[in-house]
Amino acid sequence: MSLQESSGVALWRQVADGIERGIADGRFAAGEKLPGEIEIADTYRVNRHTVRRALAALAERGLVRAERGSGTYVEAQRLAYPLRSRTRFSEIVGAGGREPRGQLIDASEEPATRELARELGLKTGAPLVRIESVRLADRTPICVSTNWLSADRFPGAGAVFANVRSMTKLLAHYGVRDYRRASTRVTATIVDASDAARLDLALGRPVLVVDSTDVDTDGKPLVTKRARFAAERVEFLVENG
Amino acid sequence: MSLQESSGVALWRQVADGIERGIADGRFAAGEKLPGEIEIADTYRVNRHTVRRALAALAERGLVRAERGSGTYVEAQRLAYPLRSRTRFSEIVGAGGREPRGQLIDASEEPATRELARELGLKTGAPLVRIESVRLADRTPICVSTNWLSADRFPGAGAVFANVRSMTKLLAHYGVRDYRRASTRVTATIVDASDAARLDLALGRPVLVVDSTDVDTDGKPLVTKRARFAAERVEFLVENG
DNA sequence: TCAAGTTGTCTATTATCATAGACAACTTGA
DNA sequence: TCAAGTTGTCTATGATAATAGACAACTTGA
Repeated sequence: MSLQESSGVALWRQVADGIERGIADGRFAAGEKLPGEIEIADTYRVNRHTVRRALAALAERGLVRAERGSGTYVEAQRLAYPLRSRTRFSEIVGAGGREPRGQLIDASEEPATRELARELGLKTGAPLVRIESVRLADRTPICVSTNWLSADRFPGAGAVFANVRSMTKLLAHYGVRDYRRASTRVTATIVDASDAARLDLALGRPVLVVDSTDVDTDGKPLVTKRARFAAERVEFLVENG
Repeated sequence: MSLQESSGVALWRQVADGIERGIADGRFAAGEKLPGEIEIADTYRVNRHTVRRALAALAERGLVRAERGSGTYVEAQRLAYPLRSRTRFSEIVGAGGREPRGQLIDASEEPATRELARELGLKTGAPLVRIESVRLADRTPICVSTNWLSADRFPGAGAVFANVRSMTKLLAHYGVRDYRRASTRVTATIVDASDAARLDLALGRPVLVVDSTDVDTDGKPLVTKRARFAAERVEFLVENG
C-alpha cells in the first residue's frame, strides 16, 4: 500500500479508492466485515481519522455500513428487481443466486374498503383475507407485503400461506395456474416503526412502496397488495419502450 | 469545464489533468502558446493562483515552459533517440519529422591521453583532432559533442567538418563508407556553464553523458566521442533482448 | 518609446486535510 | 458479568489548498 503525498489527491481519497477496489475485485465480499479502522490505518500507514474519512465517503455511497461496537461491513449488493408483468419474487431472487424465503407475519379477515373493493372488482364491505408477510433473500429481509384476497374465493388463505410461504403456491392451491401483474404504482416514504422492525431497518430510512394488483389470464383480479421494500437493498428495473 | 469540489482531488490537480489531456489529444500543439493564466482561470472558474499551481506541476514534469512576460508554451516532445549499433543523429532526427543540423564550435589538435589512445587503438600522445560540435533538431539544441579522431588518419578533419557539418559525411570524405557503434556508456550529470550556453539550457539542469566509439566494418576504431544531451529534450530507447 | 498583456512574487485570509490523543458508547465472546 | 475490541465524538495542532489583491518584471507590437 503505497500512497502518494502532495500529489493533489487527498490521502483519504486514496484509501477510499483502495478499499473500493478491494470490494470490486472481491477481496472484501458482500456482507463481510472489513478490517478494523486501526488495522486499515496500519496497512495504509495513515491516521485512523483519515481512514474514518475514507469509510464515511464509502458509506455515503452505500458501499459499506458501519456498526458501532461491532465493525464496518460491506453492504450486500442491491437486489436487481425487474418490474414486469410477470413478477415472481422467488424467481427474481433465485436468478441472483440467492435463496428466496417468505414468512407469514399475520393473517386476518376484514371487510373491503372502497378502494380495495374497486381494485378487486368486489363490493365495498365484501369479506377479504389480509395476509402480512415478509420476504427475504438469503437472510436479508427485502420487503414486507400486505396482500388482500377475496375471502369467498380463497377461504382459509391465511392458513395456506403459513404453509406454502409463497403467493404463487397459494394461488396454485386454489387452482390458479397462471397470473400476471395488471398494474404497478411505485412511490417512496419513510419506514414506519413496525415495518422497520420487520425489515431490520433503522428508523428514518426510506422504503419503496409498490401498490399492485395481480389478475388471472382472463383479467379477473386475484390479489391486490402493498409492498414496502427496503430502498437500500433493491433497485427496480423498469423496462423501457 | 466542471470541476468537483471536496471530492478528495485538489482543484489544481484537476486543472493540471485537464491541460495535460489537452496537450495529449493535440488541442494544444507542441511549441504552441497556452492561453494566459487569467484566461485559463476563467474557463475553469478558479483563481489564477490555482492555475499557477497546476502549470507549475506540469512544468516540473517538463510538459510546459513558462516565459515571463510572454506566455506559457507546450514543450516540444522529447526526441526519441534509439541507442543502436547503427546510430546516426541525422537519421534519428529526420525520422521524427524534424530537421537535423550540426554546427562546429571548435576544432583543434591535441595529443592523446592514455584513455583516448586506448579507445582509438593508438599510442599515448599520438596526435588527435578534437572537434566540438552542437547538434540541433529544428532550432532546438539537442546535444553538444566532443569528438576525437586520429590526426594522422584524418588530417584537416576540423576544416572538413566545418563544411559538411556531419560526422557521417566527414568520415565519407576520408573514404569510410560505413561504420557502427562499438561501445556506448550512458551516465548523467549537471550541465557545466559552457555546455549550458551551447544548449540554451538553464544552469543546474541535468544532461545525459554518452561516451561512445565508432568503428569501421573491420572493427578498427575511427572516432571516440563524449556527447552531452539536454536530458529534458531526449529520451534514449534501449533495445532489450 | 510606450501601452497592453504576460508571468513572477509578495501578503493575507479562510477552509480542508492529516495527525494526535482521550474517552464515550456499543458489541461480542468468554 | 466482565474484559477486549469496535465505532463515535470531542479537542487540538500544523500543513496544504484555494481565494483575493497588489505590484514588480518582462515581452510584444504599434
